[in-house]
Amino acid sequence: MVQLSPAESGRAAQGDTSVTRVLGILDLFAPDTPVWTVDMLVEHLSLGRATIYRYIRALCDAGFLVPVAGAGYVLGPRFIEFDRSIRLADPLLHIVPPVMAELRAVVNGAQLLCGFYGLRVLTVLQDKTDPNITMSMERGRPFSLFQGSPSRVILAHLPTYQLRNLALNQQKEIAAAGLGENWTEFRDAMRAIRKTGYLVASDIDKALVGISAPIFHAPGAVAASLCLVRLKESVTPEDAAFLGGLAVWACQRISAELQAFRPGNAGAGAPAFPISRVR
Amino acid sequence: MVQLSPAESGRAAQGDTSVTRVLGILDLFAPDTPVWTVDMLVEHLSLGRATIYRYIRALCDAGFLVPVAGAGYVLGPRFIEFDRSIRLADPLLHIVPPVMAELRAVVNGAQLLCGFYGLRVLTVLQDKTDPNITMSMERGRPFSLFQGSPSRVILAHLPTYQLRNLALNQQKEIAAAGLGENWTEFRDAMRAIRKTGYLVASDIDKALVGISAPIFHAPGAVAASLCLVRLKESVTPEDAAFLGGLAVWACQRISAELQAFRPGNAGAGAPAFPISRVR
DNA sequence: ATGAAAATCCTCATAATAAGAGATTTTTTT
DNA sequence: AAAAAAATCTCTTATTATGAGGATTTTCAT
Repeated sequence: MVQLSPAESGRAAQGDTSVTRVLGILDLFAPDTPVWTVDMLVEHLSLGRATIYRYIRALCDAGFLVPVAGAGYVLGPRFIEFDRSIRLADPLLHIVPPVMAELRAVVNGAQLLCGFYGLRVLTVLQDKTDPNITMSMERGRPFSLFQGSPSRVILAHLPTYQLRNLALNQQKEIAAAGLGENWTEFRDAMRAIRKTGYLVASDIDKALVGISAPIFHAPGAVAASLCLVRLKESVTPEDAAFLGGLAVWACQRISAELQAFRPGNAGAGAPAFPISRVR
Repeated sequence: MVQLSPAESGRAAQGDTSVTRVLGILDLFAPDTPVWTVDMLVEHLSLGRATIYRYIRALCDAGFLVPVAGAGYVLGPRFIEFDRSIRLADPLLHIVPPVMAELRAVVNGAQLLCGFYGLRVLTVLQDKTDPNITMSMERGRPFSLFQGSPSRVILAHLPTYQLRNLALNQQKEIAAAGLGENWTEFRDAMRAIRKTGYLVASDIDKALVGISAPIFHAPGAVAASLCLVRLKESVTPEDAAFLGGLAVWACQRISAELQAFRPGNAGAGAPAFPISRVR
């Protein structure tokens, strides 16, 4: 029997375990509401005061929250530490910066390295030259898997069975992004992108053009994408094709280095550098 | 009645709730063991397979873990996103970079901005000039509250009652760091630092000297510290004093800006920019 | 330093739910 | 397309999370 509701809503969300609730609390600490008091949480979550204190204590002990003056709590230092852990373990952050430096003058705009994580894509590294390009696309900025050239070029290079799953489960989002109304349309659209090797798009910031190519951890396994960004008005079709070729060339080099890369700490049977799976 | 064991062990650790266990799993994903499989977790934690899958699902749904090829899991993108949230909300990251740029030439070494979070201090921003200084002190690098000039200058400026608590609960660590064998010694040591206004130390990397001054969010409320770093061999006592004065001057400017700062998004009654409490 | 106000934690009975074993479904590889 | 591996589900039992209110600690102003 097929579960319809989770598929329809895009992601299962039946979570009602205490762990889910505790982790959910962290989501409340968004940039526009960075401080929460116990009273606010009690009211917002309709839970007993003691329970909230228990939750908060667990989060504080783990360093995910920090108490601040005036009975409030904010996001804690552990996130900063974990981000550093991830940075230290990520071979792309060793390999890509020199490549970006080489491309900088030719691109004359900006460059993004976008990582692929399950169903999400996010900026992992940024290199900006043109001060006219005001992007808040720095590390940590999330993208939908279906919007923007960095995401879509990754999407296009996912294994077939993952694309099939997406076509089934994310039908609405795919159609909304203009990637096809059904599986065959979607598959053909993705195939076309793969054939070109790079993707030119201008769907996130209309004033900009992004030209992206895929980075592979292993043959057939996308790990990330490199996106070259320019002001739209300064890009002719020939420029776009040229930058596309440039991106592909750079990404081939990056992929080769990535596949040669073996971390010194590699655990016995552990994958050298792991690729995200969808779902 | 006084709880002795938590005080002795430095921090309470009686956690045996499911939330604690789940959060504890994340600690396993350290830089040298970044990939964990379900089997490894089952064995390591002596828990049922179904339970591990339940835990992992909660963490994956929250974006704290990501499945990778080969039945493994790694730290997820949510940490990168949360770090960005914190960066975006942190006024210090707006205020300090230009100040560091001004100081750069004079310091001729490196500069650290260290934030204060509960019982921890960590690097939040780094500015390096001298290539001979090889520090891995970039954002996210944690410090003990008792080691290093950035930490200790913050420590010295904590409110008296917090110092008293520390003297009670962290007695061993304080003695080990040479900050005094008892409350009066500790208090006097801290007072001496406050009187100087800055702190010169060389206790983390013996080849370097750090000269730190405190940054206040409100009069009497430390929020962070600025640390000027130089190779030890190139620092005379006069240099140290000069850099100390420079640090204090810079921190006064930073503190003034910080106290004037009111985030545009400030929620109704929420503190403008929150200061960490100890504990 | 002292005391009042606020914030946090503890105790305990009850009801909710997390754990585990094994079958089942989904995903991935060949 | 089939086989292997991974992840999820089902169900019962025993664990443990919950909430109310009181005890305690922390904070802040005098």
